[in-house]
Amino acid sequence: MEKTKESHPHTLDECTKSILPVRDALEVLSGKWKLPIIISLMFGNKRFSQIAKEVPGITDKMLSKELRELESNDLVKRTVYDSIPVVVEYSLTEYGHSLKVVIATLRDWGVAHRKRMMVES
Amino acid sequence: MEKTKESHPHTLDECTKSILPVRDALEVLSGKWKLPIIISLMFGNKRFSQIAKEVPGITDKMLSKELRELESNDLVKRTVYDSIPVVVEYSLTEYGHSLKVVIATLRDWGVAHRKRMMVES
DNA sequence: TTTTTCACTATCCTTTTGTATACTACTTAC
DNA sequence: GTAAGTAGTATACAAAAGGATAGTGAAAAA
Repeated sequence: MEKTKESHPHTLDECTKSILPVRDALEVLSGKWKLPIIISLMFGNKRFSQIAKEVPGITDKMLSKELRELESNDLVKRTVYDSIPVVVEYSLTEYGHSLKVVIATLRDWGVAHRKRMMVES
Repeated sequence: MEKTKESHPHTLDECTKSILPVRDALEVLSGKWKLPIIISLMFGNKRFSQIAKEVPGITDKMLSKELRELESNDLVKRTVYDSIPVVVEYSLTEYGHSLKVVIATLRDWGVAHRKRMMVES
């Protein structure tokens, strides 16, 4: 049995180094469109134009760019069916689904934050 | 098995609405400098120039701007001591410390992500 | 024959974010 | 009298992110 769970940092120096993975995590969710795309795919596989409809306001250019980024991070899988016309299906990978925990944590903190900020204004 | 304690969303529509708090959480950590500033303050109260030294590369303008934002979100407290010369102390609020959980979650996912991305390249 | 659907790409433009550099006002030390 | 430290501000600029609009090519529907 390995007991090599990452020791959480407790000096400033260790902590500064451990910023990089935090940044990585923030980056895969960064930007205006990744979150809605991911969430849309959490409810099932979708084609390009279906996602475009479910994410109101997004342009083709942005959707295409974000999907490529998500794919390069292994979060989304792109499957081409050589039907006529060509149909491309996007799906969340299992790994992509692992973001649920992260998103839930952010959501919980965010909900509390909203409440707090409303009360005192 | 799925026993929602605080009604986690399970339809696309509910989920889309619950994006806003997630965004709020992402926003308080967004940008190049907030994370290092927060982490530096997790190790104790600091003066302006001390933070500037501990966060290498940051300019006065950015530090000033980010501290103002963090203050407006109740994460950081600014205390002015009317000594000569004037000394200003920045500290994480208790609420600011509540970000630890969020950062730890992001860090854990990020560490796994780094490993995964290294192996397959 | 023109339009529509599919999944994009290309070009240009605006907005946001961050950088560089200089400057303020005050006081102590050299 | 000049430099250094206190905590910033002001101005100009560069880079990154995102938006608007048009175009690609094949096929099917009007």
